[in-house]
Formats: sequence, C-alpha cells, structure tokens
Amino acid sequence: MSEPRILVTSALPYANGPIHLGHLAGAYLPADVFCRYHRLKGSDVVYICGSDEHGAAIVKRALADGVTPREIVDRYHAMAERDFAAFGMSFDHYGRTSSPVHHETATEFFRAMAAAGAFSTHTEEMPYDPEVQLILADRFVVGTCPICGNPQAYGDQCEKCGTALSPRQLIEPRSTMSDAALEWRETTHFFLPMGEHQARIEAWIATKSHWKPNVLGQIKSWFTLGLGDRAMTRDLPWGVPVPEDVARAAGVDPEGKVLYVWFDAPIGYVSATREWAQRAGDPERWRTYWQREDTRLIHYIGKDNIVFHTISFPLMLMLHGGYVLPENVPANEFLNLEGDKLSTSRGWAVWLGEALEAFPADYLRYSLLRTLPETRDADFTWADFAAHVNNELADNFGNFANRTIQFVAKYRDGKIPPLGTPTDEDRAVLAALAEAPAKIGALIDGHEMRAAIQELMTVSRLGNKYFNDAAPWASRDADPARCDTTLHVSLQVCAALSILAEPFLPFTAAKLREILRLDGVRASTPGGGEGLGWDDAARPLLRAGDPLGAPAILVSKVDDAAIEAQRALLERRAAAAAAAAGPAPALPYAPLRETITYDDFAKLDLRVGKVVVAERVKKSKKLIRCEVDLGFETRQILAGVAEHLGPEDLLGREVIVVANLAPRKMVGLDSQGMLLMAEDRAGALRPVTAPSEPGSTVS
RNA sequence: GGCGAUGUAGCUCAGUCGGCUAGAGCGGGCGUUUCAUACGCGCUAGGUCAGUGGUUCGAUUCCACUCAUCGCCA
Repeated sequence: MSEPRILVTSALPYANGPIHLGHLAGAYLPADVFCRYHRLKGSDVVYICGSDEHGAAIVKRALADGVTPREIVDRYHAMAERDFAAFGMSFDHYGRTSSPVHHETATEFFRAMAAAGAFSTHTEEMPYDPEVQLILADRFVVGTCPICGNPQAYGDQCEKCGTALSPRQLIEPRSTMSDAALEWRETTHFFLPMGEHQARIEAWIATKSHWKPNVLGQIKSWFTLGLGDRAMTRDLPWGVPVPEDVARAAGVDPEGKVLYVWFDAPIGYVSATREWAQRAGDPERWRTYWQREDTRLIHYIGKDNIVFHTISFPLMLMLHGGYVLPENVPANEFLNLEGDKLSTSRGWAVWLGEALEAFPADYLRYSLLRTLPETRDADFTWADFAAHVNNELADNFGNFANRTIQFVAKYRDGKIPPLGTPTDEDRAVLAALAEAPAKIGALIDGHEMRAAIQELMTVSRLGNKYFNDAAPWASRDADPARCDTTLHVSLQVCAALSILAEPFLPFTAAKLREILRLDGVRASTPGGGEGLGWDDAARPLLRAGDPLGAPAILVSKVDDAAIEAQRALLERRAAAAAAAAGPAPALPYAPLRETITYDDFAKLDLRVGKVVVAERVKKSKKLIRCEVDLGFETRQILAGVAEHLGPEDLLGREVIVVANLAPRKMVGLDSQGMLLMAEDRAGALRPVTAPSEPGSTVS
C-alpha cells in the first residue's frame, strides 16, 4: 500500500455519564472525519477508542447510587457504544479499560517501566474516610476554607477564593464520598519523576513545530513551570491492581493499590488495539501500528487532556521503549452551549442520545463541523444549528442534488444524458471538480475540518451557480443537446459530492449515491474493501445512458417547533438540576438584624417604578444606570447589580424603589434612590417587583 | 499570582513572514430566475483588524504594556 500507516485515537470518554455534544466536537467527530477520509484514500488506518472506566470519580458515583462500580461503567459503556454507533463513529475497535486484555497490558507496562527503574516511591499521610474505608485524593475532601470561610472548599483548592489548599488546612474536613469526618493514614505510592526527563521531552517536542499553537503553548507552560513527580498509583478498590511482584520488590504493600487512572487510561489505546488485532485473527498485528517508527500516531483530544498526551504518555512510551511517539496531538478547545459552559452537574448539556432522537446524525455532524472549537472556545446554539441545516445543508447542498435529479427525472426520463460537446463553462466545472479532492483532502489531513467542510460546500455552491447560469430549463426545448450537457455535468458534480461528503456526512452521502445508482465506492468504515475511492471523485463517475434511482429529498429542514423543543428540554433539565442541588444546605442564612419600631419602618418611602432605561455604566463593573418612571417624575438610579444581572433583567420591570433615600454621586453620576433586590444564600439577585402603576406606595 | 491560547464585518471564522481599495460563509438590504425543499443566482453591507504606547517611510500584521474571555499551574 502506497499510503501511510496511520493509528488514530480519540480520548477515552470517562464512563460516568453519557456522551454529549462537547465530547463530539472536541475529540470524536474530527477524528472520524480524518479516518473516513484516509480509508477512502486507501491509507492503512486503525481508529481506536474505548471507555475509561477506572478512577475515584466512578467509585464515588457508585457509592452515591448504591451500586457497584461495575454497574456504573457497564451502563455508560453500553450507552456510549450505542450513541457513537448511531452518530456514525467509525472506530475500528471500541474497547474498555475494565477488560482483561487491558488489565494485562497495563500491568505489563507498569512492570516494564519499573524494571527500567522509572519509578520512585514516597510515603505520606493521606486523608482517610473511615466510613467507606477509603484513602482519599485531595479533591475528594471538602471543608471550610481557612481564608474566605467558604464551607464548600475542596482539599486541593477553594473555588470561591481560588486559594490552593491541602486537606490539612481545611477547617472540619469531611469526605465527599460519605460526609464522614477525616482520619489520616500513611500510604506509599509509586511516582514518576518527570523532571528527570524534562530535557529529553523538550528535545522531542522541539521537533513538533507543526503542532497547533494552543497545544505548544500549553506544553511550554508546563516546561516553564518545571515537571515534577507524578503519582502513578492510588489507594482504591477499583482499577488495575499494582502488580504484587513489583510492589514487593520496592518494599510496598500492594494491598488495595491500583494504577492511577491517568497511568492506565492512555494504555487503553494500546490494549484496545490488541483486542482489535485478536478479533481480526492476527493477535500480534497491533505491534505493526504501535511499534514501528513509520506509523503516524495521532491523538485527538480536548484541551483538558494536553499534558497527558504530549508529556506524560509519551514519556511512558519512551521509558517503556519500543513504541512510536505521536506525530500530532490536534487538541481542540471547548464547546459551549447557548453561551454557557457545559456542565453535567448543572444539567447544561445536550446528550447525544437525545439529540439523535430528534435529528439525523448528519445534521448534528454538519453543524458541529461548522463550529468546531479548533482555535478557540466555540458556542453551539440551537438557532445556529437550525440555520446551518436549513440554509446551508438543505438549501444549498441537498437542494442542488435534488434540483438536478428532479430535472433529469422529469425531462430526461431519469436517464443520464450524454456529455455532448462541452463549452468552456462546462469544462471549467469539470476542471474545478478535478481539483476538489486534493484541496479538501489536504485540509482534512492537516486537521482543519472547519475549512474542509466549507470547501465541500464550495463545490455544491459551484454546482448551483453552474446550473443557474446554464439555465437548462431554458435550453430544454430551445437546444436539447445543450441541456443534456448541462445535466450531464451537473450530475457528475453530484457524483463527486457523494464521495467528497462521505467523511463528513456518511449517511447523506450514501443516500445520494443510492439515488445516483453510483455503485462500487468503497466504504469509509473499517474494512471498507476495494472500489472507487477519494481520488476518483476528481473524474466523471457516471455513465451516459444509465438510469438514476427515484428522486428523494436528501436533507429536510428542521422546523422551529423541533428547535424550541430542544431549548425547552435544556431549560427543563437545568431547572431540574438546580432544584435537585437545592440551595447548598451548608450555606448560612443571613442573620436577622436588630428589631425596629413601626416608626422606623414608616420613615421609608417605597414606591413602584417602571424601569424605562437600563444600561451598563462603562466605567464600572458593578453599576447599571436606570431611569425609573415613578409616575410623577422620572429618576436616574444607579443599581450596583451588574455582576449578577444585566440591563435586560431590569428594563421594563415594575420595581420597588426607595424614593426618599438621600441622593448620592457614583462615578460622576447622580443616583436618586435605590432599587430593592432579593438576594439568596448563594448571592444571586432578583429585583423585587410589583405589578402596580408607577408611583404606587408600598407599605 | 505565574504561564499559555484567544480577541478581525450582526454571527462563525480566514488572512497579513509590515505596504495595492482587510476577505469568506451565514444573517440583513436590494435586484433577479423558476428546474428545485419559497429553493438558486447577482449586487450590497463600509468593520478604530480589543485598547494604549513604541519601532518603521509605512502596522491590523513586529515589540512593550493594558483590558477581556478561556485554560493550565501554584
């Protein structure tokens, strides 16, 4: 095979929740496009992924749900496999880190590295939860922050004030596993002293100037800081056990110790490849990919994974020896949703399974490809999704195929007309077609998927323009031969599209080929076999005289109701999550102030006012400038709420105003009164409102 | 607090190893075609290229600083 051997991995999704759109945009969809393209190209590709099923978070989840870790990972592994398949992910193998092959592989890896003297051991006191009998990592400890008093500070950091902490510093530290008070236990672990190898890694990274700037920047950040020792084992009842012989040799008690999930997870790539080879009936074949230097190893990941795939795992591979190192790690940034960060716990996510119940996979694939966070965080909105599908995929791409095929069906009896005598215009289109595969292919190979799909759309746009300018509906009667030529060329464009679209929109592309009766194209899925491939899209593939299949709508539009339903679903889930979480019980209510008399209260002149103008004050982070209609007059009032509310939360509302408060100047502006706000224990503000006429008194 | 990435038309993004009138897609506006899923095509929108200062004959592109967003680390 002349094309190179390529080993592609997508980050192993953690098996404690369903797959959502953020996962897809980060590490899965781009990799799938890459692999499908290369299979069409004739490359020797193996695409590997699987579930990451170990770690303390899964143990915690199991404790919370009252089930075993096994039940948790079984549930989400099955769900991920099902959802990925429905989305059209073309893994050669989707494994799981709880599999026997993985345990074996990870154990072997650890043993080999230990034999090479890669590890050191340290003993330290760690927090211990006596109730569930677990030694805890720092972040599974909560307590009160000694700096700011936040009662929900974690053992590694207080998220409220940002201070880095250790569990020892927390006031009344508790376990997040059971809420038990902490005890302390001494424990010994294996560490990888990465600092000793920094020069070697830096030298290797120095050869990677083609990597993305965000990836190289992140790596540089780590080098500047200096690599330290990283724990490679943990105390947990769930995971790959530390091999006894290695532990004994190092004078460590292996009881209850497992490989740290960050050590074992990337090895999952290797073990999944071994499983793939076994299933293919050639158990040693995985070595061809992992242990030959001329393999292009590519890790698709999200930006949270950069350090593990560019430093830790490559170092593990170096220290083990005999493994190929990644050629590229095209990490994507994050995908936001409707302007907010994705959050599983806050219910702010679109689960793939649910989305696929509402829309065909290719619609999601298209919209996601258009907004991939390749260079910076991106935002997925359902409005954009509808626009992408309706205005681009349906109107441009789908409609081009449809108008062409309909025309031939209606006026040429559904048979492909002859090319006849092409003019310069006709030849120009065929020439453009001839260049398209190389152009789009280069973008895909360079991991520029957004640009690649735009280039694909350029082809259908070209088709539309050509069809439009040639106006076959006019030449239909006036010059039938001319009309034939136009239709012939247009159909060839459709044929090319049916191959070029395959990596991005595999379902739609197959449907188009079916309508065109274009047979003999190899599959872009594993074991695609022989047949027409990517480069064949450069030449005319349809033969004059052959019949087409029945016309059918390729891409139907999504309607507003479907989009609204998705938005509503999102809102409902976010509300449900908020309700489930409740106001954090540990947050204190504000204490009551001293008792006042009625006369004290009566001094207040409260009025209903309608906010007629609300805008942020440029010079201030906190202030919103309002003009409030009190009926008898309109006043300017500055509200110090901009950190919690926007102008839109106030504009048009009937609010309660302290009307006899002495005027005050802030940032050079007069404030004539104040707006009443309700503040909950978490500090969220809501304006106090009353649906009464402006000027109404309140008492 | 340190480090890094990002900040270009309403939206999503290209681009400039310093220099002709800063580009594309989508949306908006205007015009037009009728084969098609009221689809297509053409034209158009005049954006302090985050801000300030510097280097330069000349900076959006180089340098410094500032701000914003996101991330990593402590």
